[in-house]
Amino acid sequence: MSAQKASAQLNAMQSRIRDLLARADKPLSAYDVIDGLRDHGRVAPPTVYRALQKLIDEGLAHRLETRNAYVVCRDGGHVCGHRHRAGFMICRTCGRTLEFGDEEIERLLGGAAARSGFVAERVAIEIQGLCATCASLPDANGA
Amino acid sequence: MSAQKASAQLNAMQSRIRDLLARADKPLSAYDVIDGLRDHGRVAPPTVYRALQKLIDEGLAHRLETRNAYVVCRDGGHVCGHRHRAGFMICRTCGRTLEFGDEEIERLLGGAAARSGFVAERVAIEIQGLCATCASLPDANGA
DNA sequence: TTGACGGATGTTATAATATATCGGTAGCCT
DNA sequence: AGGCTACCGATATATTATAACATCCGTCAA
Repeated sequence: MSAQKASAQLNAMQSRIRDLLARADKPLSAYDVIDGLRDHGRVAPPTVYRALQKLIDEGLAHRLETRNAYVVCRDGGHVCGHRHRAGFMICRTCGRTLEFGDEEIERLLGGAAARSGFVAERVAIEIQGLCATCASLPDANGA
Repeated sequence: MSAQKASAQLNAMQSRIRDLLARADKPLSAYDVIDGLRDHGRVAPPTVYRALQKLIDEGLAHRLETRNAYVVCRDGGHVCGHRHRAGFMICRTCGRTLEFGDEEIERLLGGAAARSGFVAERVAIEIQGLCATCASLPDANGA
């Protein structure tokens, strides 16, 4: 399948971590990943961090800066492998994270940067709040 | 003076840290702050983290999520004390950080969130790249 | 006055996140 | 084969952050 093409470049560790992130419905910290791989024997932090970096470089995963956590890249719910900028909406209650890309936001941010002569290389947009489901539950708000 | 009103609520530790951040021309990590206060005797991490949180709550400082670092809030180059959302442009070479607020970006982000029923509470926008000065130096780019 | 309470601050210890550095292994060129 | 390089993994340690508990200080009722 063509969807598997990008993963052909991944080694066993990288594939396992990508699968683990894909199965999770929430962002995983690097140490969550280490725990999730414990049935393959002990894995040391640098191994995981390097694999995560590889996945990020390949556009297969993203790092959430506000959470120190990692998610598989999903574009409209599908795992995707092309490098792109993205924003995230992260629910503070259930942790589920929605990825979005907004051309217009990108354009405006580029404009804001250009006005001061700043050369943008990496853009992080992360919105914390309540997802639609958690917002409808009474105890997520005040209580 | 009205500009001093907000700082009237700060205790000695909080004021010292705010001044330290204001004097720095780059974001400081919490441990940079601890080092910067060493002439006042040893200060423990929780003391600094609590003071930083207070400054953030008062709108006098911001946390840079992509750097694990803190800056005094500047609005157009002036220290300001009103609570507001802000974006940052962080130079990867010199570390200097420009704060910007863009109403339109805020509005678009709100729209992106609302489309999926997400209730936005906190928005982090951080652009990494090269500031105008560093971009003009040849060795900042490729070499 | 005084002592019970509560909030802010300080201290000790430790948790959570991340990386420097070194050694091994496999491809690859000559 | 020998040696070079690039990747890979392990040990150790650095960096960032917080939990848990102690202390101080102001308030207020008796």
